Amino acid sequence: MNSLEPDPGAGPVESSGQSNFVRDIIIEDINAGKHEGRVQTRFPPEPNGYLHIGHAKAIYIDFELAAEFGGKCNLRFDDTNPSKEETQYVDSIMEDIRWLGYEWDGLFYASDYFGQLYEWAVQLTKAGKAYVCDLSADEIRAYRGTLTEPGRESPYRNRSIEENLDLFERMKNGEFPDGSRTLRAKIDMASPNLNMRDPVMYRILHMEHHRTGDQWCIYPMYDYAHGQSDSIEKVTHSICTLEFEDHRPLYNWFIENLGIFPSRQIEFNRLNLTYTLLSKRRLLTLVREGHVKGWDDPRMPTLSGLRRRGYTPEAIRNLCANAGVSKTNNIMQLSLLEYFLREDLNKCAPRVMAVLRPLRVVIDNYPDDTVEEVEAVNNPEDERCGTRRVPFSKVLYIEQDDFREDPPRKYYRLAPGREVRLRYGYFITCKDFVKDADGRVVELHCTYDPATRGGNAPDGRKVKSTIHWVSAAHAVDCEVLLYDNLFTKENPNEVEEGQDFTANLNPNSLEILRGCKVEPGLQTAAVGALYQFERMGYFCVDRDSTPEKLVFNRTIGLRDTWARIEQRDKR
RNA sequence: GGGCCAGUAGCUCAGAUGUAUAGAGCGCCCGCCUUUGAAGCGGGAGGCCGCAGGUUGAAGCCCUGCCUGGCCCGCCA
Repeated sequence: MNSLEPDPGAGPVESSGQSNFVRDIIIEDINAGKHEGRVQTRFPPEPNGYLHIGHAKAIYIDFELAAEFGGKCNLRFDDTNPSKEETQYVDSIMEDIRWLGYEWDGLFYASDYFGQLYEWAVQLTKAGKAYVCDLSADEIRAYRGTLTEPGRESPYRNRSIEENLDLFERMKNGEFPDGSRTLRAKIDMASPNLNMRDPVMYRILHMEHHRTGDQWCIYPMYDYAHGQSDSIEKVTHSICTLEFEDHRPLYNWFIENLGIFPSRQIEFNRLNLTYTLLSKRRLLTLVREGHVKGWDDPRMPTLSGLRRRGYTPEAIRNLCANAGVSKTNNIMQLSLLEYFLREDLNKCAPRVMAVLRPLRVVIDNYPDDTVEEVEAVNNPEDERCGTRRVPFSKVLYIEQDDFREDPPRKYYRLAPGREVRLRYGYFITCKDFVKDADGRVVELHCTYDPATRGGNAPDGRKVKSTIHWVSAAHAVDCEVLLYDNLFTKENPNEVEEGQDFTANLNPNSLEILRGCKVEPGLQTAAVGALYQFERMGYFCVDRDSTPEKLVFNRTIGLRDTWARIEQRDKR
């Protein structure tokens, strides 16, 4: 991405590359000389949960836009509600942002500004623009009115400035119990925008804060804290999601009435994905009710879950780059994320052979005690990755699905009398098969053609397919976890009356395969390492894997044209 | 019922200040290639530009009305 440095002497900055309306606003501002051409954004998570792929879009926009225009992007934790926030979330959020590939300029907390925010609240009170209200939460709601009816003014709205000042100070000093009083902005109880009907600025909460401890017993509300925090940091473009559109008038009201640096809030549409839930609350339900194994379960759309599953930051960033920054509601197809994942993994994942559902093959005419080593390419997409040697012997395992007793039309793999190529090995022909008492094929007897070593026939004869294999005596056993969508519906929230989203959980989202066979080189694979199991998909070593008990997660399967042909023929 | 926002291919988005056959990526279909039925390469089919009026020589872009969808009545963010 080219960087467009603000340079007043170089003429107007022009839009290049893919544009979006936020970027256009920034370019306009630079060209108009606003803030001397300076651009500054921020990513403002609340440390009350784990980041998910929806947050990745915001991170991408905030950091990339700042970088493109030579500006700064701060990380600021929006920690104004001690009842929900914890240090562990702060740590995981920082880890996830870095993993995605971004580094913040300044690290701040809204709680850094509690002192300043308090002074400003006093200032607004002195100006007659804020008052202490003794109404209870229920009463405030009742007085607020409804969408169609104006609210009524609080009976405490017209207290004297002196009394307000005194009461507010005593709120701060802890003289009143939780919920007994609030500080409210005096705006307009008849405003069609509910946010403007004398919003609460401060509430009383005798609760330990993860950073300020017991220093405060009154805490600012989001609306009173966010804009001013932006302003203090001199954020020029405060980019947030659409649900805050209604809050913008209030955001501006505080800044204007305080006469402070005018940060500008701009709202964009959030990211949504098919078959995926992106709501912290619902994700928390999945964890609490045990539908998944934790926040980093590989089926979760959290960044930690995606990371454990084997997703790459590059794939996620590409999805974000492709997600439009606009104001339309959207649901992106999960398959698009998968496309970017495969695109990235195809370039970087070493190839390896692994048999997930083993079928024993005996090569009858191969010498009993011979072990050969055949040379295999590590990554056809990248010559620098070189080659490796893989042991070959008389008894092998192949994939159960690569043999059919009675092959359907267009099935190219092994069947009685058929010849196929063992990748990097030999051509083999199926001569016989053995069934167990249940009628399942448990062993194949084949012959090989010694002239085809390495996989080429000197007589130029062709085979219709190449299959993967592993030498039985040398293979390493492992467990493989196969994942599917967590939900069966594109929109998991679409349910029948009386049900909730858990009704759409996919009962088959996890399949555990034991006794899988991988080539010996994988014995020492490092946790997190990514591989392509040839013809099967991309897999990564799970966090819980050890050399004694290898565990792989299937990150994503390969595109499978055959499966689709078969599906279609069934219909 | 009130306010705010949005409505261009199956999906996500582009379409300066109105001007000729409305573009892209992904998906889909068809070929080619292939020691991964992967990857790669080539081609193709998809669009009452939400609807209806109006302004104009000319409208996806401007105006009006309507329809549809999203958000808003936490001392959450």
